[in-house]
Amino acid sequence: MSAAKLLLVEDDPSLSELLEFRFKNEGYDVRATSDGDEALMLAAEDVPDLIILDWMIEGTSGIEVCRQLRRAKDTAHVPIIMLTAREAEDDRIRGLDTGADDYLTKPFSPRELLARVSAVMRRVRPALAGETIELGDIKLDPVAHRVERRGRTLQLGPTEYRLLKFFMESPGRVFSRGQLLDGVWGTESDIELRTVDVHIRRLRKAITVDDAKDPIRTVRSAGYSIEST
Amino acid sequence: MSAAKLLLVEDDPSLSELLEFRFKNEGYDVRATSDGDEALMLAAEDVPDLIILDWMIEGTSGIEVCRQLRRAKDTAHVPIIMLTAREAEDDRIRGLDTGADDYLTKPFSPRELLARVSAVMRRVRPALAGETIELGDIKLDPVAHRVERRGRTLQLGPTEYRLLKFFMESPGRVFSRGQLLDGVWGTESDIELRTVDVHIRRLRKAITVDDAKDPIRTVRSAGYSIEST
DNA sequence: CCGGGATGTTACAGTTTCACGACAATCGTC
DNA sequence: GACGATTGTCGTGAAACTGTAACATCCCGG
Repeated sequence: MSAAKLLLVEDDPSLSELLEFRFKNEGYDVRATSDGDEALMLAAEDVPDLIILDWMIEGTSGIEVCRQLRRAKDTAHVPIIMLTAREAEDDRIRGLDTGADDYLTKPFSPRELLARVSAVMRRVRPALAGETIELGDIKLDPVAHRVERRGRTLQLGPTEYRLLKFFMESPGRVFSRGQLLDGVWGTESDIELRTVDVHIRRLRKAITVDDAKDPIRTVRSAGYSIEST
Repeated sequence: MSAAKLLLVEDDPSLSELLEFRFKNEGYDVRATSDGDEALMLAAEDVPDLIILDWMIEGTSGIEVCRQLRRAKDTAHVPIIMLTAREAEDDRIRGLDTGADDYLTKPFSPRELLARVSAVMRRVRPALAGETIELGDIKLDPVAHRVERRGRTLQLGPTEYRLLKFFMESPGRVFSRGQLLDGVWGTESDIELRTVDVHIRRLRKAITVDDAKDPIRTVRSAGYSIEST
């Protein structure tokens, strides 16, 4: 099992402790800090899957943390849930403008926050519930970073792994080369569309076992997908 | 590529970027700009399926953009969702008067906007919302880019697929050859009218299964349609 | 029954798209 | 710094797809 990594940035010790306990109880891998600068460091050194960010914190302010997270390449697309003081209408506006994914107004019930977190996790990374994805005879364990097919461990390069995982997170769905570049390489990559073909080919080669049928479907003039069955 | 095309007009870079990312993540084909005049150009050159328009933008004002979009023939009935500052009751009224389809008051959660967009898309073109269209014994899944008939997967070429999808989005409606060229090939294609016949022929051949009856109806001296039953 | 316009069908040449192999640049590790 | 693994690009050839013309057939009003 393996858990989705949360970064909790909250400077009220009692609230922070409570939430940390609750989340760990739910099986999340939680790191907590009360300081904005430390939060940025932690996020940079081990990119979390979701960040819960209090508006009023020590060190760099919440909004500034948010902005810097968005600016850094690694964390640009990590979902952020902001915690704001109630009635602080302006904060909500600025928070969302700054790139937060969602916000919660204090006081809130921990259960509500848990629900939001779980909703975000489901949306962003269906696979990242920490469970291995299984598709036909292929098993992908995102935690161990390992892929098996018919009991045999496949030898995948980094890009091939990310590409396969991306496909397996949305079985059956057809992605254009552009979408694949965005999703697997990152939005700001500047790569030839045709290069995707080459990696598809490498992935196909790498997941070939015995006489098993190629699960990757080419959709002419549209893109690629992985067979959902 | 058959994703729904969104045009995002928003001049706050961070909000724009966030929304663009979220929408692309949902499979939409997004173009974004912060400038009103540029928005009009983009809309004219490749008509989007939905426009998200901030009230307060550079260049031509939001309301003016809205008006001009409505005035132009191509974009006259493209749905528009307006983003307005909070509490600006007057703006909301004027916005709707001007032809906006829906509006959202800042601050809003990105999730809320996604829900609205998806609702509008479902209403306008179900296939573009990612829903499968079913017509008689034919099932078309736009996400998987796959068409089935009586459980069998049909083998369609790119043009045949687009043609069939176009028909299935408006069951029963008769399209002239010119309308088909515009809708399936694009407005700037310069193709013989009679070429449509050939593709109709190819489509008919491709969707033939067993003794199933041909759902494509020829309307003499008018065009073609797909049987709504 | 006939004529003429409209549609169906076929063949084909030109174009587009994709799989594959090769190669140089880069990265990471020892 | 050296070595192997990984990565992005390009060229080639095969296969799929496309638009057009030519001919066959159908439909409808006289």
